[in-house]
Amino acid sequence: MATIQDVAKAAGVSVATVSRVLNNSGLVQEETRETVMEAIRALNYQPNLLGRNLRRMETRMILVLLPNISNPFYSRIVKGIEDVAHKNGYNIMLCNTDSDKMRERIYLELLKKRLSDGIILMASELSREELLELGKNYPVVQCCEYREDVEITHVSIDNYSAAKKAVNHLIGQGHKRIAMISCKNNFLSTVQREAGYKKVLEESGIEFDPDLLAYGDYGYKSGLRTAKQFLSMQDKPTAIFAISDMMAIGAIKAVRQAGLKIPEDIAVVGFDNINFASMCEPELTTVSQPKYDIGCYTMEFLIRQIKGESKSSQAIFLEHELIIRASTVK
Amino acid sequence: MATIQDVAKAAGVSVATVSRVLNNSGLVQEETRETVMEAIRALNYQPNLLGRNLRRMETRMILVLLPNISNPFYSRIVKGIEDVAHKNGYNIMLCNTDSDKMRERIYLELLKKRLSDGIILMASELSREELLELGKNYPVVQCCEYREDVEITHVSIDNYSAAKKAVNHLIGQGHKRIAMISCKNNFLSTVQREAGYKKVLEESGIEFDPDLLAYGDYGYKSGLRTAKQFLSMQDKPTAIFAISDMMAIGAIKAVRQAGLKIPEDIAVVGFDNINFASMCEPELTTVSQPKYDIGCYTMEFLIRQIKGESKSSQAIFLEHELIIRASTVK
DNA sequence: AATATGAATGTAATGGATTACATTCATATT
DNA sequence: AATATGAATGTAATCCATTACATTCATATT
Repeated sequence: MATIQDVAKAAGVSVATVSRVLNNSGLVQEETRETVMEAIRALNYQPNLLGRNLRRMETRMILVLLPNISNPFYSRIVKGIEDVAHKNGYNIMLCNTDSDKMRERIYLELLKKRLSDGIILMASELSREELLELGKNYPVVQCCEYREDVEITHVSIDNYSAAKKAVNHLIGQGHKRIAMISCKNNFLSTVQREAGYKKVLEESGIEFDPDLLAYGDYGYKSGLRTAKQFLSMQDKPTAIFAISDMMAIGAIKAVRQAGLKIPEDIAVVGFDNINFASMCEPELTTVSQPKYDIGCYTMEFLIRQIKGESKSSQAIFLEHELIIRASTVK
Repeated sequence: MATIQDVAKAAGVSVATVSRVLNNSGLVQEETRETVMEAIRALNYQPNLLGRNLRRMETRMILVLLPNISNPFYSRIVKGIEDVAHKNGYNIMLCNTDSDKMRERIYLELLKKRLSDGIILMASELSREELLELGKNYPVVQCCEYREDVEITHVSIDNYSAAKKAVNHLIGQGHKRIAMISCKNNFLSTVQREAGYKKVLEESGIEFDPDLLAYGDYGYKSGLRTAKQFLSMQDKPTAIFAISDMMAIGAIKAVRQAGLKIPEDIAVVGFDNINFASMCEPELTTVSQPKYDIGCYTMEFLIRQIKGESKSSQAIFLEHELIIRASTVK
């Protein structure tokens, strides 16, 4: 493996000159530049980034922690993050946390040990204290899911309004018994979506029925399970609002297995507008988040932090949209 | 940011001793060890991996190149890769290539510039020459998709037999006009799956009809489009074999949109057994690959290469399985 | 008591690239 | 002709942790 020394020797110049050529720092005579380039080609030289990174004390790598890459919700967001990163000369490292604190901490180590210049958290399980500590010392942005009790920039949508819009749509279709499939976690989005659901019921003069609120884990199976639960009730709901498309798709399956029709017997609304929402039968009404843009903004704010341009933390909310499809209207 | 020097000074020992403590190299008096540990805690010291990596000339990072993280087929494989990597003290960097050669090359740079100790290629677009060159100089393993004309270890299934098994199943159900949705690429898996399809037709005395072979891009939409094409024929097929579940799910959609029944009017078989195969309506008959194990083996062989334990390249084939569901039998 | 042994610790070189500072030398200025 | 200027290039320090080799010193061996 050739080093910069080898190149310098081969080209008959000093390492400083080679380095100047590598970094286009001007101030190198064209003739010299060519000699050096030739030596680089001849030796098939590749600068060793370990040396460069140590000296510059930066890696131009960004950690992106997400619970699970197989969750289709994240893929567009990641695309946005990646595009902005590459445009700015950064590379990203995707890390599956499995929603496991320990695993998350393993990756945080990489940041703390300087193998990454900054980190994006998609649905962190970290405690308030850990987050605070992290945000104080390193560039961090929370994406989609966030804690509002820490001073760390976050990019997301207004989940409260989004949930209200979804449930209001069902009310508009004449539904009175509306069930909700939520999740038992402490995510702000969950709290806000539940609050939005309850608020609309209240505004519509419908009493909240605890039996119509069930909990899943964002996944297909949990949607199937909880929907079955609803269907076994004497006084079945006529509509189901799930806080993830995957759970909504599970609910659709349960309804169809029970021999009921969608949306005639039971309407279903999801959340996220993943690709599959328009592939399933019937197509799913759902809340669409501007996933790609969320990713772009997230990365942009992170880069600003890395460059030391931004002083204080910011709260960014992007627009959402209710996409009405066959699972709620004929 | 504290360095090892600061710790040494604070603990009143030399940097060598601190390093020994950090690396549990024995030969450090318990008392000294504790003094050092205390200094580390007091200064909140984190070893700078840039220094360590440069010195050791390794990063314990593995690049994993895959076309698209949103393809659910890959998520289980990645899980296997990750688990084995972590068990061996490696971290992985997932990289979306978008099946774009240029993008792939950007990531290869990271390997060549020593920011990674090895690389796993999932469906590389690289030319034979590039792959050869890469395999000669760096630890590489091909996962699932591979070129057999380069001497680089690969882990996959026997796609020829798998396709034969799938089509034979359709023949067994009495089908005579069997369409295939393949892809126009040079992947060996594609070639082998097409060969398996044709072989079974031949063995069954059915003449191959070029009109029954269409091409998609593994995605849902292309399945929808090509299936519509088949359905518009006068002499429609009675079964469709797609080389990805996503395309099969698209085909299912097309069939249902045409008002036809599955499997009565048209049977559909997919390939990969992604999660959604058992979530869609009707559930999809498909070829199941041992995705998690493929990931594990891939990583194990890569680590062996990194350690310099393996001499020659190897061809590993794992068992597949045809999973029969409602899309082909009532 | 003299010497050998080896555990514990320290000193300094090392890895590769960058960069502050120093030097050289041709040209411009007076 | 003497001096100033500044482009081009070189020298050596630097980033941080690891580790080969050196040193110290207590204990064991004869």
